[in-house]
Amino acid sequence: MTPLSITQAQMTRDPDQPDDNRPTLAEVARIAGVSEITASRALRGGTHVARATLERVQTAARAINYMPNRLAGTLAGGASRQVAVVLPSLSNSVFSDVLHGLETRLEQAGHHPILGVSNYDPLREERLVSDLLSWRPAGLVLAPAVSTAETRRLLAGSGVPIVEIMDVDPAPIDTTVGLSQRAAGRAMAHYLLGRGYRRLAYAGHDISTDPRALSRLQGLQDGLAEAEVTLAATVLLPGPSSVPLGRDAVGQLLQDCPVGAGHDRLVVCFSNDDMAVGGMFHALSAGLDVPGDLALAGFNGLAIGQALPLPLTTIASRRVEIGELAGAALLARVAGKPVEKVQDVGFRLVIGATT
Amino acid sequence: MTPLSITQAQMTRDPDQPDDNRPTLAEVARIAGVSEITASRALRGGTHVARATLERVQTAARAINYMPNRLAGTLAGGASRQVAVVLPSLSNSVFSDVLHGLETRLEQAGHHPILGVSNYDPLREERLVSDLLSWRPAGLVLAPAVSTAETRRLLAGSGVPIVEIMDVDPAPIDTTVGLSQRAAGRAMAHYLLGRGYRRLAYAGHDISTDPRALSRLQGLQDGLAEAEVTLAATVLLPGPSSVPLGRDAVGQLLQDCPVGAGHDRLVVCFSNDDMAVGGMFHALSAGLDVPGDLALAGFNGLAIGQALPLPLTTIASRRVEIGELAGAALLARVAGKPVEKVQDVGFRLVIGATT
DNA sequence: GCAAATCATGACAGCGCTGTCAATTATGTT
DNA sequence: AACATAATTGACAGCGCTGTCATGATTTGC
Repeated sequence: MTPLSITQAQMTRDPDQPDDNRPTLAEVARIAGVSEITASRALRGGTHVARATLERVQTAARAINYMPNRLAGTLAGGASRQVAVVLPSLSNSVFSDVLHGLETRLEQAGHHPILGVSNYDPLREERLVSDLLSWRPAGLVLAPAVSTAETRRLLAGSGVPIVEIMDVDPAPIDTTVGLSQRAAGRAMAHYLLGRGYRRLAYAGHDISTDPRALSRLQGLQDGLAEAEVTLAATVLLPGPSSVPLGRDAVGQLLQDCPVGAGHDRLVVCFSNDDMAVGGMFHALSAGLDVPGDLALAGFNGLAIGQALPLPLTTIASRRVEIGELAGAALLARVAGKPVEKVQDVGFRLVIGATT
Repeated sequence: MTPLSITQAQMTRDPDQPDDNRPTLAEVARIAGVSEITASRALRGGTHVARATLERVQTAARAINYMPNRLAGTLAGGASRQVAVVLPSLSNSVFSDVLHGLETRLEQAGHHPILGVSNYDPLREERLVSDLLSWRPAGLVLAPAVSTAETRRLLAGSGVPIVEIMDVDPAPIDTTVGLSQRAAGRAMAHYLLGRGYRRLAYAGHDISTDPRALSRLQGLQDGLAEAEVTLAATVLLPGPSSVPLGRDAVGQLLQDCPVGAGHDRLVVCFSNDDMAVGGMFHALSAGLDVPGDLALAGFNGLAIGQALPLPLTTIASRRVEIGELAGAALLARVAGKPVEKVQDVGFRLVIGATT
């Protein structure tokens, strides 16, 4: 494999492989009979390298199964190609969807997410942001929990592009991609009022740590207030949202809010679709007439809600797209291109058969 | 802030901050009046450092908002604390559950996943493995798609611990955590046969790229073959599994397999719970008697299946636990502790009301 | 009280790679 | 053919940190 013509480069120090025998760029260069820097240039892009040299280096690299060490490359001045991603949860499919879109977009550009999950814990979020930034990522994508001041300080002082996702209402630290959670809640209120409902209840999970669910509820209340309507009842159950929790929540709610003959029809707004699907299951089990006795409205537009025998009325968010756009925004920022501070992807009211 | 006593260390080169003004360890050391290496030791663990020095260094670090550069640390010989994770999908909640468990366990040890999603594409998986390994992670966790020989070569030659997850049947490259997909399929066959079913059908997504769904189907067929029963019909729809797809699959299946009065009762086995829930929704919409006319069996034991008005018969896999155990196994390997080659977490037949 | 052990600290080198700038060679122009 | 321009290559230094070994300071044992 080694070319016969002995050059100076081939005589320089022979990197004795220690215990870790991974080949280095120096070895590739030696075999190809070029300097390290030329090998480096050949292996990326190949600009400013003669075609013959390029091929010689590539052949050498392949021959010894060379794999670049990106730690070294990044430390030496290359762009990082890692993107820190901090999410509040993975049990809710909302964030796996976002992550999916984000990963797809990043991968197209050869970037990879380093992931942190805060479980809606502000201190954990803070630690994650700090930990992940210490890897000197190209940027950071954050679906904020209730962030601490220290978290915001870390982000603002990080010197890398920050993309906050999901809610466009809070003032962005840098850039934001999402929808107006508050407007979404309001839109639901308007729709339900327009539909003639005047008796509304709310069933949610522990929204004290979930700022977006809280914003939606506030938007809902705002919208109702405009018509001087208030929520007839509210049930908040501890723990993260889930189908079973929604089922329980409705069960509990109906103890205070009787439905059926002799009662005004009731519509329950849920903190999200998972909860609403649970509510639907309760209604099915209890033999309630939906939407005659009990109407249901969710939020997110998950596939499951639309596959129900009665498609769920909900507000569809564009989660995968938010992930993709967040990735695109980050990559654009990294490339020095200008990016809109706020990208509102909007939402869509999905009128199902449950209202 | 700077101590008044001028020491030699303070006179050495003043690192002029370029455009990137992030403080370095050298600056912390200078302010604390110690050498870099002492500052380094003080900032991690604090072993072999006098208490007074330790506090001085920590104070200095805090004063200038020092944040370590882990790229440099890892390159210089520290352990990586990044773990490559390659999954075939994120649209299925199975893998978000696994990722959740994994991330939780890793985070406890200050490690973070770098994520890649292959979409069940072998070549993409190969590229991801290669890309992620170039970050010199402490280890790699893989839920394999149909892996290429090159992928296996990369993994075997990586020199870091590899944990394959989800299926314990294939021979592990290094270590594996999961369950026997084949045995799970077989267990379902035995249960259904024992329950008296003799007319069975299968409804699945595109399982040609999903080795585990394929193994379960094979296990199912193995189990049926023992009683000389064969599948009466099979419907495979293109695309990834989803609730709507399951609904469609059953609709299509019933065109060939009539059910109801005058027909033997039929049980449909689905490639997973998502599909089965879709099937259930179809049955509800079509007014079919479940399980009288049509029985349904899923796989995975997702919460959604259990929250249905009729809880789904399924086989519960321990996904979060698999993630946690995979993380634990990896961390143990990194720490040089011995780890079982194969960890079979088993599965649990969940007898619902749909069979 | 003095050798032997322990503790605290630092000098040095280097992890593997890339940016900058300079040197060399090939190509084009009239 | 002589010069200007471009293409190709390399030397050098250093990114920020940590392992190893050596040194001086301090304590312990009998």
